[in-house]
Amino acid sequence: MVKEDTKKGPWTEQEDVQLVFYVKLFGDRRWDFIANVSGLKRTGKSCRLRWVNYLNPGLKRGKMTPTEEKLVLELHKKWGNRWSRIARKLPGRTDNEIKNYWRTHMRKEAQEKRKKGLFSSSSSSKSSSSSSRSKIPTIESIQATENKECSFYDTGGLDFLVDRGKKKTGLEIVDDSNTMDEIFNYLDFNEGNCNLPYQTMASPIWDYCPNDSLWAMDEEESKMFLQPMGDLFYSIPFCNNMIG
DNA sequence: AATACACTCAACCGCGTTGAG
DNA sequence: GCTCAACGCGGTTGAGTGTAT
Repeated sequence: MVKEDTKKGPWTEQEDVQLVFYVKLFGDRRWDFIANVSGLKRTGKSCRLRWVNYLNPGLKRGKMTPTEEKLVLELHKKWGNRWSRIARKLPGRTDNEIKNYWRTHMRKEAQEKRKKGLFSSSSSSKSSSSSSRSKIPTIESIQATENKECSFYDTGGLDFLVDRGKKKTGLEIVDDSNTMDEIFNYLDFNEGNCNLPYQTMASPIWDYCPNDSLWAMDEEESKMFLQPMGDLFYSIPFCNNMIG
């Protein structure tokens, strides 16, 4: 089912607030459903991505620590481009973040190697043993030299038995210079239960929601409930404050 | 100060997998 | 077992920002 007038592009603060609200309400699994009932003109896919990569309170922000960098390198050697899997070993980091980091890392490395290649007269006889005709090493060739079996875009790794479907666990909040949006200041995510995986977040907005009963609702019921909920959202003083 | 270039990161797309009917 | 919708993952793009010239 294709939603007409689906919105794309950067998310607004208001959309973020709205999404957080509905994720708290229905959990972080039924994305198409959330996309529908929230009134956001976004696809479920888009909602999920926004949550996973940005809004999830379990996310760490800021630069990778040296330890994390080392871990990424080690795990990539082991598993290849299985970013989500690598991300599971780095609490608070997303696959997207790691992927981006890796690209940057590889680019830097490629540049450095290129420099070395250009300035060393022997021009890396080892790597030239491959079939690469170009004198300038490509990212792929560099990676291949380092890790003989996998190119840069090779998924590598032998273990494809990824524990799909399992909930991510072990997310722990490390309070390192988080630059979470104002939203999270409002939502006060650090109150107690941030050590939970995919936290059920304690936030003021939550106070307006009935608790467990909602989780048991089926789709029809929730629609009925949410019909007024859309308006309710904006009638809640707290939400209005957040929206500004 | 202005411009070009490099870098970062949020977001989109396509495709494979999963699970419900 | 088949179909189809939803989900999740990896690859790619492009806007915004920082840095060098």
